[in-house]
Formats: sequence, structure tokens, C-alpha cells
Amino acid sequence: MDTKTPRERYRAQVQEEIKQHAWTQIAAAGASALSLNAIAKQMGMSGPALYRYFANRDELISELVKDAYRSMADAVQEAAEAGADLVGLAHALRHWALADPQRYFLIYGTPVPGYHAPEATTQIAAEIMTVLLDAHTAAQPPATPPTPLDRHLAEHRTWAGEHPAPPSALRRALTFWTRLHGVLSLELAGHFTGMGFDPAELYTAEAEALAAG
Amino acid sequence: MDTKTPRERYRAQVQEEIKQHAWTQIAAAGASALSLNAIAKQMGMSGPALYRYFANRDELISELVKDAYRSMADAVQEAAEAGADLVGLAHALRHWALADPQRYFLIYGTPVPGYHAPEATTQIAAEIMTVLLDAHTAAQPPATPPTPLDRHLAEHRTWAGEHPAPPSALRRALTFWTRLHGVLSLELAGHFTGMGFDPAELYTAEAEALAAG
DNA sequence: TGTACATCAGTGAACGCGCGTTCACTGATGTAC
DNA sequence: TGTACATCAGTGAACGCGCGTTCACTGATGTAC
Repeated sequence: MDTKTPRERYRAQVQEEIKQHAWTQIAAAGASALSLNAIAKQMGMSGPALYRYFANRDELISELVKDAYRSMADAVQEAAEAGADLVGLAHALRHWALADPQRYFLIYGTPVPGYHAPEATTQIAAEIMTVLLDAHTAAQPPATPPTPLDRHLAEHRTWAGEHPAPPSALRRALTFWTRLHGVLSLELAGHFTGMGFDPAELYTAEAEALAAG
Repeated sequence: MDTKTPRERYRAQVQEEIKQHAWTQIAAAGASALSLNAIAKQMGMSGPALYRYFANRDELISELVKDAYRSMADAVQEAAEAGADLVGLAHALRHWALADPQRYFLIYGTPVPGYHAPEATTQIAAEIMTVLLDAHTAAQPPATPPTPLDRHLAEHRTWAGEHPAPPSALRRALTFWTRLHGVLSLELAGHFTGMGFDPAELYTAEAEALAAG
């Protein structure tokens, strides 16, 4: 049963179309160049019309950031539900990132001084960490004595909430994130271009090293 | 013997002062908000005056990017010359990054679509890799059989030029870079805030794992 | 040492531009009786 | 089914703003004889 009126459906549709054009514009020139007037022109409507759909420019950008987080979380969750192992998760992440580099940088790129992420996005970020914690709790690498970092994380695990992951899984989940992000962000920003090697090889090697524990 | 005329010295001094104000502005609001007029106002002079020192806004930014690379290279080179080991190099890098996060992001932040780094900066980037290659060639971790990545890098080592580093050192130097950048960029962008743990602990653990081979 | 000239830093007015955003409005779509 | 009214998408004019950049100029500093 669809409780949406035709008007509501139309509204949602136009709103979606605005976002589409926003993404296109971001892909072409970066988020800082995003312009409401330019989007309106591209859609064949006047600038002020957009204010029916978003209160202002900042709200549109916040919405895009939230959508970026959401799609990233969906990508890893879907991979996990499909039974992917750690290497599979890593590749799902890379796939998602390569599909739209500027979307990746909307999350992980240069921070705007003074900007504070809204609650909605930090919550989705937590979802993502939960997927990683689940995967690393399930994976059983060769046991090793607790490291100093393990001990630190055992006592500072706000981010893990009530998750039953042992300290070593906390460490491995965190490291999974930082190492893959390290390779990925350098690749997407073009810092490997001209160096000669294939970034995918490096990424895969890191993913497999992580999976091996 | 100083071959510089007073006028040249004055010129260099004002140019430096302009850059200083530019950095302050970038630290406050990010590089995309950098404005020539605003800098001029802050220095108590008129906007057009700056055109005596930089051809245009882009040239100023390019100069800042080059300076950022230069200072990063200096930081690691100085550490290396002072006899730092791999962990020492890692901490020198973190120190440099924390001193001015926006400077770090001018190098490693969101790329501007279509922008291509000038020769001068890629050359400095190569210098930095040389320091890492030297350090990893000198360090002698327990020998292990070559990995698939080692084999790939042995055949695709444009970036290493004539450096005598063995394949395993190529891999370890590259990994040193990507892993530390992973932790560092997430820390500087604030992605760890509210998670509870100390980023320095994570960074140190990664650095030591790298040093151990 | 003094004078004539060249160099060059900095000014102020002016340019066009595109931006975000507001406002009063028109006209189409949906709702109530 | 038909009419009266309310809702709401979209328009066009207008706002102030700050931006990068150009231009013709003034006046100080340095150079040559």
C-alpha cells in the first residue's frame, strides 16, 4: 500500500533529480564549485525554484553527504550479507569508491574547518564499523598475544558500543579501515599515477595481509 | 656575499608575508575560500597590489602547494639525516602533519578534477619516496619469501628510478606511506573524534608493525 | 655630489560575473461540500 | 458531478555581495653620468 500522494511522489522525484545534477556537477568540478543556480539552469528551471526542495545550499550538501554515507554503508552491508569474507568486503569497498571518487571524497576528503557532521551521518558511520566488527569477530586468524594497542582499545572502546568483539578484533577492524583507506584515497587522488605499478595489486595485497591476521 | 639588491630582498619579504596570510586564511576556512582581496585587506593594502607578486590566484595556490611539499620533504629528510629509524621517520611525519592539518590536505586532500600537479611538486614527491626507499633499504627485517606484490613491483618500478632497493624494500616503503597516510588523514579529518581511543596509539602501533617488517 | 631618468610598488576606480537568497506573483493541481 | 477554495510548484525581478582582474595613475626608490 502506497501512502504517498501523487504530489508527494512528484516532489520526491524532483528532489532526486536535483541531487543527480548536483552529483554530476561535483564529479565535474568538486563539491566547492556546486551551485544552486547552475543546477536549476541545467534542469531548465529558475534558481529560486530549488528553494521549494532544499532550504539552502548547505542543506543540499548535507543531504548529499548523508546519501554518500548511506550508499557506502549499503555497499559493505550487502557484501557482508552475501557472505563475503574480509577480502570480499575490501573489494566491495574499493568498487564502491571507484564508482564515484568525488563521492568518496565528500566523506573522506579535505575537512571544512568548523564543520561538524550531523548526527545522522555519524550514525551511519557507526553502522559501517559494526559490519567491520562483525566480520572481524567471525574471522578467526591465528591467535597472538595482546599488543599494547589491544590493551588501549580494550579500555577505550566507545565506538564499539556493546559489540562483543574481543580487543584483537577491535584492532583488526580499525586497521582494516585505516589501511584500505590509505591505499584507496591515494589512488583516487591520483598520487600513484605515473609511478608505474597497479594500485589494485597493492590494494589486494593489503586486503589479504589483513585477512591473514 | 649577498647578490640580492635591497629591492629584491623587500620583494621576497612581501611575497613571504602574502603566503603567510594565505596560510592563515587556509587554516581558517580551507583552500577553496582563499581570496586575494581578503589577503590584501589583511595586509592593509589594495587588492591589485598583489598582482605585483603573483600573476593570479592559481599561481599563488600552486606556490603554496609547492611549499607544502617542500616542507614535508624537509621534515623527513632532516629526520633521516639525524639518524632516525623507521619509527622515528613516522613520528617526524606525524609531527609535521599535525603542525598544520590544512597544509597536509593541500597535498593529500580532495583532488580538484582536471588539475594536474606541476613538475616541481612531483619531483619533490619523488625526493620523499627516495628517503623512504633509503630507510627501508638500510633496515634489515627478517627475510621472507617474495610476495606476489614484490614480483609486481619488481617489474613496475618507474617511481623508484635507479634506486638500488630490493623488491621487498619497494613494497615496504610503499606500504609505509599508505598505512601511515591512512591513519593520519583520518585523524586530521576528524574521523576518530568521539570514538574514544587515542589516535597516537594507533599510529605508533602501525609504525612499529612496519618497522618490524 | 648633484641632476636626469628609469624602474617599480602600490592606489583607486572600474569591469563583468555568478553567487545565494527574498519576495510578490501566476497558474496548475488537489480537496471539500 | 460541479463549484469554491486551499495548496503548492515555479517564475521573474531584484537585493547585496565579494570575487578576480585590468587599467591609467602617482610617488618613492634606485641607477647612470
